[in-house]
This record gives sequence, C-alpha cells and structure tokens, in this order.
Amino acid sequence: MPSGGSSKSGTETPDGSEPLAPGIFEGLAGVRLAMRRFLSFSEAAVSEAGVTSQQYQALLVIKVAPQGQIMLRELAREMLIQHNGAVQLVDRLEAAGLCRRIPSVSDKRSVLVGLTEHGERVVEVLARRHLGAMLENEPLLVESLARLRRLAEIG
Amino acid sequence: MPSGGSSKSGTETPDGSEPLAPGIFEGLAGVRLAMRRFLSFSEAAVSEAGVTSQQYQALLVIKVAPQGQIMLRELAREMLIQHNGAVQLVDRLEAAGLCRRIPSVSDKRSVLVGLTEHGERVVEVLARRHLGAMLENEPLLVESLARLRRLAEIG
DNA sequence: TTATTTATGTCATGGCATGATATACATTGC
DNA sequence: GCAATGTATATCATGCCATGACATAAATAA
Repeated sequence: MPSGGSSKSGTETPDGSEPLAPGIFEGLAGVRLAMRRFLSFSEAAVSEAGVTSQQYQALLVIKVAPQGQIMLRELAREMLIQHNGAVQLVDRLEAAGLCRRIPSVSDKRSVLVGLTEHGERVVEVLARRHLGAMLENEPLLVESLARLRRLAEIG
Repeated sequence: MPSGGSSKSGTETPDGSEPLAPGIFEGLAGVRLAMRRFLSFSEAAVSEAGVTSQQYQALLVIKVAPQGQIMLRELAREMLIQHNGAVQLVDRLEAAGLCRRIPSVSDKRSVLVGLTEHGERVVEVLARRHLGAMLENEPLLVESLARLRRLAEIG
C-alpha cells in the first residue's frame, strides 16, 4: 500500500461502516508494543531466578491469598486460565520446589496450594526487583494508552 | 518458619534489606491481573476471527510498516522476539492466508512480509472491534498502576 | 441409591518462544 | 578473484502455556 497522504483514510471498509481515524493502527500497534516492553523486562528479570512470567504471577497470587493458601480452582480463576492449565502450572512450580500441594481436610476433593520456604524467598526477591522496573516502564504504557484514547475520540 | 505466628509483614528479608511496604504484593498482583484482563478480552475478540493475539499484533506491525511491507528481521525486532520466532509466526500467518512473503530484489537474503487482501480485511475488522473494548478496559489497568505507584511511594 | 455437580487430574494438540545449528547471500579486506 | 566475516532466513529440538475432551473421586441433591 503506497503511503500517499490521502489513501490512508480510504472510504471503503469491510463492513460498510465509517473508516477508522487515521493513526489508529499506529496507536493500537503502539499500545501493544508498550505492553510488550512492559512485560519483557519482567520476563528477563524473572528468568534469572529460573521461573517464567506466569509462574511468578502464580506465586504472587498464592502469596496474597488468605492464609497464603489457595485452591487450585481459585488459582485458575484468579489467573483467568482453565483449571487444567493451573494443574500443569502447579506441577511445574512443585517440581521447582516453589510451592506445595496440601490436601484439604474439609473437602477431600480439594487441594490447597501454598508456597514453600524457597517459594517465599523467590517471590519476595522478585517482587522487590520488579517494583522498580515496573514503575520505570509504566509511564510509557500509560502515555501510549492516553494517546490511543485521544486518537479514538478525535475519530 | 522462624517469624513466629503473628504477622504477614515479617521484618527479615532474604537479602537483608528493608521489608517491602505492606500491600505491595497485593498491588503487584493487581497489576498483573489487570493486564491479564486487558489482554484476555483481546484474546477472545481476536480468536473469533481465527487468529491469536500475537498474530493480530504481527498483522498490526505489518500494517503500519512503510509501504505495508516489513523485513522478517524488522518484524522480529518490533515484536521483541527472536528472528526464528518470527519465522514461525509468519509461517502460520501465511498458512492462514493472512500475509505473504515477497522476496526482496535489492537483497536476495531478505524476505519482505506484506498483508494479503484477506489480511487487510482481518486487521481492519479486528482493529475496529478492539478499539472499543480496549478503551473500556484501559482505565482499570491505569488505575491499578497508579495504585501500585502510590503504595511504592509510601513504602 | 441414583443423578448431578464440583475439584482435580490426564492426554493429545497447538501456539509461542528460545538456543543451537545450517544455508544462502552480502560485504569487507587482501 | 578469493577468503573471512557478518547478515537474513530457515530448520530442529525443546519447553512453557493454554485448551478441549475425557476420567476419577468426592460432595450434594433428588
């Protein structure tokens, strides 16, 4: 597509509605990039500790759960994944010695997941390391979202 | 656990530095949740069109590239992934008829990636569908980031 | 008891991303 | 011209993540 000035706001659209405001695609791409950047430092920081982003997030969820324990089902719900995804996630965390399955006494179907000492240490270190970097990268993301909003409101 | 029974905010830390402000773990978990929520609607919206989130993002990057074409290497760099990840991503996009490899004439090593007509239609529809949902979910994320910042500044 | 729901787990599949490696081409220096 | 080096793409093996389909066990209701 030649990027001549007028051709970007073509009038034909797939569903016949009005064309998108010029710059919207750039705005959307910018937000995704900002979010990727935001998450990629996390990926890097976290992988030094031998865990992945999702695993760190799971550790956080367990950490902030009441009594530091959470049902597998709850963990899945908090992380917006299916229960079987959580099963495997906990499998890997348990294999890494970061968490522990504790059979529930009140409901023999249930399994509670809690952090091991090692898990406690890892989540503490990672949280600390994350905080600074997160606050550093957050403005770019927020700015990028604001720019998209302005673009959308003009269109 | 040496910290005795009472409190969540123990004073000992793994590396001997000061303890994190209370609520920081909750703040960090909140941000990750907000981000997941933010991305999960995207996942859902996009999957109706038969593509994944990453594929949509790749389509966006190609769409906003000069002349609507981008080198594979560039695509990888824009998406913050390795070149071989981009190869497979483009493989899948090409298999789905969304993009096309165009051998570069100036540099026979290079391959330019451009959208097909179908790809153009898909990215247009998805961008449109995304915009609204994105603007709807964005305040939660921004608010969640702001809360974390406040927590960090107090600590 | 029987049926249903709930919680967890297993299996097969597929997308995503990486490291290690290979092949083809370009560029630079001799 | 020719060798060395670097670049662009591609392939392979591996591992994480997530899902759908299915299975098992336990709680619960009819």
